[in-house]
Amino acid sequence: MSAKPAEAEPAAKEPRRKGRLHTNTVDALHRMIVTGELKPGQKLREQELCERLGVSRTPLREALRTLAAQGLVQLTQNRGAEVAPLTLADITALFDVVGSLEALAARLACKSLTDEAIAEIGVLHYRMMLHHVRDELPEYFALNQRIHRAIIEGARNPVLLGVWQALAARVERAKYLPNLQPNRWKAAMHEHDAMLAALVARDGDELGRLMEAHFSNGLAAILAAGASEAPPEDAGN
Amino acid sequence: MSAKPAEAEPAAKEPRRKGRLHTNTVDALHRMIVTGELKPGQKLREQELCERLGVSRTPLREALRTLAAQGLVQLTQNRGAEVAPLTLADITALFDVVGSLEALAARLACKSLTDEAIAEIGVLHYRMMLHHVRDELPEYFALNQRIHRAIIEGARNPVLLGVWQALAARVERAKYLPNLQPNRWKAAMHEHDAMLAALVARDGDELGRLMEAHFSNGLAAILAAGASEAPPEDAGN
DNA sequence: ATGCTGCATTTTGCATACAAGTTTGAAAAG
DNA sequence: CTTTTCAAACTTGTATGCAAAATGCAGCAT
Repeated sequence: MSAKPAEAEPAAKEPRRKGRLHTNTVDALHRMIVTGELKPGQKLREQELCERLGVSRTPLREALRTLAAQGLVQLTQNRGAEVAPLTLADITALFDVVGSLEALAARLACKSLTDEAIAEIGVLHYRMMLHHVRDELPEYFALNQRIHRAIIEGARNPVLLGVWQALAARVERAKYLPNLQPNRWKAAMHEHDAMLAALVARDGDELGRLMEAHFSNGLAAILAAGASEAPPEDAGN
Repeated sequence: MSAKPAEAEPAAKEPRRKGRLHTNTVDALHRMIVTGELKPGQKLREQELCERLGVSRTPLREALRTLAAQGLVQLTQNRGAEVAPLTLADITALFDVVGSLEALAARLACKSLTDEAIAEIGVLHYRMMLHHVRDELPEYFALNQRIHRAIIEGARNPVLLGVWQALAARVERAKYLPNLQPNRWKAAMHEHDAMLAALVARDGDELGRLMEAHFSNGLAAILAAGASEAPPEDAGN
């Protein structure tokens, strides 16, 4: 849809404020993969991406290595890169891990978050709710992401933050696949209500449980949608 | 002792079975960082490392990007790379996360491991015990690592495996810092005894708890040793 | 007609050359 | 004697060129 393989000008895309080509390239590919502009399993030929992004092969290859380490692309020796596939099994595995990490974050955050930070999360929560009732999905996604990030950051654990950031990209990918059904959306909002209450009460264990359930339910919705919709599953079943 | 900074021949180090320079470079740097040959905070000048490893800057830079994504090195724009510092705070954060992940793995593994795999872990366990009583630390470390890896793999969750592998490098780094005191070593063996018993009984929750305690105790030992030994902590305490 | 072999094209891996930014040290001004 | 400035050396960032591996295709043999 948005794939225009041949863009003649090599460097005339954006102002590009600083000389940070590598970082820009990582972010650009990141976005393209998360939003699905580059599809799972798609072969990533270096030359084509270079023309598309207006960079040479060196920074592009470095970016691919970075993304490979984050699990977004798969590298094969002498055979190039492809967008990492995202099977339902992968999504299940992913949600198990992220759910567990966010539950850990929830327990830690309940101890270390300041009252101010909790209030700020409350603000984000109700702004998110606003986007929900207005049916503004992208804005909802963004706020949702910021809330989850706030809880992770509230755990004050840099390792946890780093791991989570890498995995969050894949979670976003999974969310983009089916476009979120209304009833699941509403349920997710209710779950967030309960989580906010637990957070305000600083009940870490409860928040942890709710968080795990939240992910479990989200996973179930994706699996339900994916089972009926996604045919490119070739696993043995 | 193993650092020979100037090796004139660019490709005469080892047979190097395949033309996989990038992978080799990643592994080599990985090892040098984990074992402490490259010290935390040390500046990594590309040219020097190139001569040392016998590769040119291109694969070296790609390797640095990969390691940065794994958290072993820190990159700064236009200012190069340095070995990521590993403060006691970092180690605490790290063990919290890895402990939580391994507890998750433990619960999953108790469900999905075959009897055969459990028996194999038993073999590893007693081989490790042998190295313990023989006071063979490096071999002990290696077996210990293999046991933990077996449990992670037993969870049959590729995402968990990937995250764990990245973090395991840093855990190894932390273990190498103080050289493991005899009483802590003995205690760790006892903890592994209990964990093996829980595994054989397939008591996932119990194994998860033991695993978290195992990491918590290991962390405490490192902190105790580090507090008396490591002066380069400049944090406020 | 089908399968295999060998060559041509394509694509990746690595090295080197060049450009841009950062650090340094020395000289000059205060 | 201290401070500031400026330039030279060094380091990193990017582009390009060349070699090796893989893929695809045509021609040949069976």
